[in-house]
Amino acid sequence: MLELHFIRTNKERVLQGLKIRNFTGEELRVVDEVLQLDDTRKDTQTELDSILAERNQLSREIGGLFKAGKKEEAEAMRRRVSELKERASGLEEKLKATVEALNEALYTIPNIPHESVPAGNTDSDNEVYKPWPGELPQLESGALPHWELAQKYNIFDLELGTKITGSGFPLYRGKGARLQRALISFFLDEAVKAGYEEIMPPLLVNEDTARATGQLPDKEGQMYTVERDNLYLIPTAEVPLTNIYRDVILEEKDFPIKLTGYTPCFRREAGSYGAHVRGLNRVHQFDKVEIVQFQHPDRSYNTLYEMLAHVEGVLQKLELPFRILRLCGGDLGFTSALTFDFEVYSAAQERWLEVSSVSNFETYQSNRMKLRFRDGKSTRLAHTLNGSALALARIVAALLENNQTPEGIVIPKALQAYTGFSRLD
RNA sequence: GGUGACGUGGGUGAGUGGCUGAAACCACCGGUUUGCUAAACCGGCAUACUCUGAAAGGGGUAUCGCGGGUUCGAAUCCCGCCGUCACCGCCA
Repeated sequence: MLELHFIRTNKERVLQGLKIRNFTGEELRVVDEVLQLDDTRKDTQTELDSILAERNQLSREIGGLFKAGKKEEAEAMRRRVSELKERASGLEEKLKATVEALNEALYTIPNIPHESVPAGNTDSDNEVYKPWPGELPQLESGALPHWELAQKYNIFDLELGTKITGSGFPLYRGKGARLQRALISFFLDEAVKAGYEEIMPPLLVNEDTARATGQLPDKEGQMYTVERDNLYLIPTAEVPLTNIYRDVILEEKDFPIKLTGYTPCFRREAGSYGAHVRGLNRVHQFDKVEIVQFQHPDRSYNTLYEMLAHVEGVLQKLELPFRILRLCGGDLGFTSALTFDFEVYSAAQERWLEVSSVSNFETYQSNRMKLRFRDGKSTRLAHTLNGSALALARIVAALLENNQTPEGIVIPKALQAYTGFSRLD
């Protein structure tokens, strides 16, 4: 969530940012509401504190009086303290209710977009930050979309996944399964080479964890839940990886902290069906290697571009045509200040598929998480960033389609050491 | 899942109702001494909120796993939850 201090001292910027996110005049009122609630909170806190201070003072005196054997005086004082206690408990309730209302309001305010974020409503307003410089691949007539290639080569099976679980849970087999494993290892190795520490985190997380990275309450419907144990299946490795540093105070010399992890990702993705979600285009379970960084606020944007370059490098090694988009205000994730999406061109479907999203959250997540670092005498919130490097399912889709030949599917050179075969047939 | 023990600051670890935000030691930071290093000595060393001040700073409140309760007063007593460890049960 946004820092109260920031809202207070940069109100105009906050309002401006929310407008970029297409907040209406009505919706903008939440900013004033937050500031008013915070005023109430402060006043209540101050009043309560002074009552408690008096209580503590009197209690100390009572102790002295008892020791001195002055029973009557002590009794009189006790009655005074009782009165104070009643007033205090009323204020405590008010304080609690105010803080709750304040947090609720704060949770409805998304991150303020970075100044470079273009205005816009939908994904069609996203800016092409880096177009694909060459020609887009053209397939010969008779080229198949990946779901048909899957049948032809028996590499994954959606119907079997449906039989076992439900739609959107693909089952990979044979060389298809091997290709998955190869991509995961390749992506992890690339990240480790770039200085990221490899983590294998839990796949189920608790409520605190889901709240800290912003899945709760903003995207509650996106996650699968294990109600009996009050746990959530992770929608991305970002959640457990970032939460490693929840409630931690770092030293400045700790920066940057770079983590990577492979996990399956589970997403309910309620909504649209049809051609755009066929095959592996959108599934409920997919594999992804994530990169996460924790950085000093002054350097986080350099880090963002470094992460962009990393993803670019990996895609180049896979020899896939891709472009980079800068998300517009309307398409920007709730917790992000600036996001770049990577899209890979899928030649058989003749459309771009999103395979990575790289974001700087600035202090939005770290404020929820209380992730700070020591800055002289005080503490400051760190910046958190993350990106996919990369998401498998759509990479596989593009790989299969773009590399199909009459002799089978050609495996990119960089991947052959991992697959153990150079052609999938 | 059952039974038992335990949960104190970065670490070890004192502390069973008041003067304990918390001893001592270690680690860490600053300084003195030393030709350098080491040692010794002195000082500092939690977080959040808040009031005050131009600032340096000063005051207050809360926090000893979490949440309730008892009491004038709780790290200390009571209840619930969570976690750790040990043993048993189950088990890849």
